[in-house]
Amino acid sequence: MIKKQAASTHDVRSPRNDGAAARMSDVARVARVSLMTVSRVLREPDKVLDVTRERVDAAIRQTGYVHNALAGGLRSQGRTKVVAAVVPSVRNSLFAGTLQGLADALRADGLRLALGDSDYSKAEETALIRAFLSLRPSGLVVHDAIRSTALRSVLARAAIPVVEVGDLSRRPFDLAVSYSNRLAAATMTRHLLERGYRRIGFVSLSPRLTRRALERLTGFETALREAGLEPDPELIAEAQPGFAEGGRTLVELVARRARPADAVFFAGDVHGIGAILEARRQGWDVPGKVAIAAFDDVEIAPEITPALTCLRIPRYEIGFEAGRRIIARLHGDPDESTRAVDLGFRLIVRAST
Amino acid sequence: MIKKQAASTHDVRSPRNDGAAARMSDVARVARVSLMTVSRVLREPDKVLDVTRERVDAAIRQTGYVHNALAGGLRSQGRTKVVAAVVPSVRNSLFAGTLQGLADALRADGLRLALGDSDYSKAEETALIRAFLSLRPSGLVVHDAIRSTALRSVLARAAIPVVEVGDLSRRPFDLAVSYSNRLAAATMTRHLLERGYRRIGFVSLSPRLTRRALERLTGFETALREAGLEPDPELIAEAQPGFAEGGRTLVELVARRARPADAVFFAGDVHGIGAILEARRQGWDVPGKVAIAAFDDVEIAPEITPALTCLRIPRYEIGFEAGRRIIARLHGDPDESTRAVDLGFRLIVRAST
DNA sequence: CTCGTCGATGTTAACGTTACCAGACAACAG
DNA sequence: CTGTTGTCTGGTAACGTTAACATCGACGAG
Repeated sequence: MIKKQAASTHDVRSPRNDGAAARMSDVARVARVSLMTVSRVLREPDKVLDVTRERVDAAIRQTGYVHNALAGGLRSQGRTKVVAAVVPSVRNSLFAGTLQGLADALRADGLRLALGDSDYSKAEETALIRAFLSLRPSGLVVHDAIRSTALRSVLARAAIPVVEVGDLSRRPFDLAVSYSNRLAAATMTRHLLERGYRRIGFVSLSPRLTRRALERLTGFETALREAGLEPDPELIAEAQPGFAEGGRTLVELVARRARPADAVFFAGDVHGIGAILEARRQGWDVPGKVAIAAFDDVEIAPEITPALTCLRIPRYEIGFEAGRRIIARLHGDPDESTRAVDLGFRLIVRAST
Repeated sequence: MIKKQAASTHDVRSPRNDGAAARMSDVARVARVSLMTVSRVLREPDKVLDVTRERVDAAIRQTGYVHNALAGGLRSQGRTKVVAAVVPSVRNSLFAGTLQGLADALRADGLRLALGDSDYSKAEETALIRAFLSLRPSGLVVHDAIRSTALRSVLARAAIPVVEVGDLSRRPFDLAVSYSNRLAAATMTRHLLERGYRRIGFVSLSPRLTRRALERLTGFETALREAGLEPDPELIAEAQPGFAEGGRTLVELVARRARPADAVFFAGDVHGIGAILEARRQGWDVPGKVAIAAFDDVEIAPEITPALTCLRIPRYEIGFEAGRRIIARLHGDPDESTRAVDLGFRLIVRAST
């Protein structure tokens, strides 16, 4: 009597697909196991016998198999193990610290970061977020606040953790990990007032370009009014990105005004550094003739002469905490009560004020 | 006689899925068309009648539908409209120019950039590339050369355009758009030799950290030997990333050597800037006591005093051309003959040499 | 008046993976 | 020797989209 051999799927049924990228069934055939066993080796290796797992691992190496997150994500929750992040500009190294923290936090949970650059355009930001959402990421981090209602409703349906990291002034859409631009700017302004400066200039990127510039301006004006001073429109200027613009606006506020500034607070980009360099070119004493303060503690700020007074934003920590919150949410951990986390800032007083 | 109404799929068959993210079938139901028509509106709108398209567009807005690239990519070529890029560090603004160019070029073709950061780790780079490949991108841009054989075979099977942008010294794995680190370093070294410097120091990141450092060192040594000089190991130093390290190594090569350097070529990171700042702190005349040259034309290089002599790498153009090549390849355009494109560099001579 | 063509829309069957359940078999208690 | 439990592995049906083909009128040539 001939015993009929039980036919199982992993016998010969799946056609060899030479040349093309290996699929899970190719690995299964080589390892002489079923598809499901390969799938398990990749996702829950503990549930597979050691010898089997080794055979499968060898087959994976042999075939050069790369997991297909499209198929996998489609079938399971509909999510991929990617967190998307959108920043206004990757050229600006300030955002880089946050991204580093974020990537580090996510790595611990096997999540990867996919980064996009909106180039300070709201339309591009929306398009980018939609493009990323189409990849069904596990989470989203945005540097700007979510404002458009279209975006809000799309994100609400996506049902993924969304973290805003650029400012803390509004009620967050979902989660926020950040600092208060308004409070930080007010703190620096008070510092300048305490030092005795009264004609304080303010330079930032255009408030039309980014909401943060407006928040900082508001903080600046509030602090002045607290001290009984009325902000002088003559001493408020906008600058384009880049070192050189810091120098240009410094000269404008100090040398081209009937009543010149005795201090200038550079609230955006790397303008503070450019201003220090320009002051030296002009032969101006800093802070004797004019004090200079900046918003961000860029790497070169303590190295330059005179060293630059500035605010230190815990950028790395913001990114890291954002990542932690996303992971916690994905694991279904009870919400850590607060949806908005304020990581604060520090005033670093150096020689320039 | 009651005429039986023809039953079509878009009647009532698909269950309403309230709350959950909208699917294409939800849009189809709302717009009273079939699934395929919705799909066509999204991908080839010309093939759909205007009135129909408008109905579908309205339904898309109403439902808040977001395309599912997982399902779409899975069914079609198995690709998503994303190009993945992997750089050693997003903190380093030098890579940012290339990424900007890349993103700009890709945008023209409806492609998005997804960026990852390997943190200068080969293992992490490989893991990151695998993770991105699992999302089935349309192309891949890597800053470092593809070296490991495991990665090479995986990428070969992926059958997507791969562009290396960090160096041009090796035969590219697939495509390369870059410049020659060796030639650039040699050019700067010859410039210093022409100026009459003979004890030229060389500072870079560890050649173990990145292949590019080794290429630059080789170019430096080659140029010296051409001029009949033997490189002095006493004048070759490694530095960690960061401004401060530039200052430290400058002091080391100038003040801690029996026969001090009369010029130092900083081949990595922002060390050149740090060195200029340190020289001023020390009260050293630049270039009188020691000349300082740097590899990269960072934004601040012309602003500082003395302005820094350096090499200008066309970073934006490299990114843009890399994007163009990827798009051309995806469209099946005949290979523009050359697989390796050399976009060169320029020597910018300023006051520091 | 018929037939072929063309443009707009619809139907069906995949794409490669994983959730869910079922089967096989070993170990062990009674 | 039987029944029960537990561990490992396998079969099958989705997930939401699109390629390929099918259908259905309208329209013009012959």
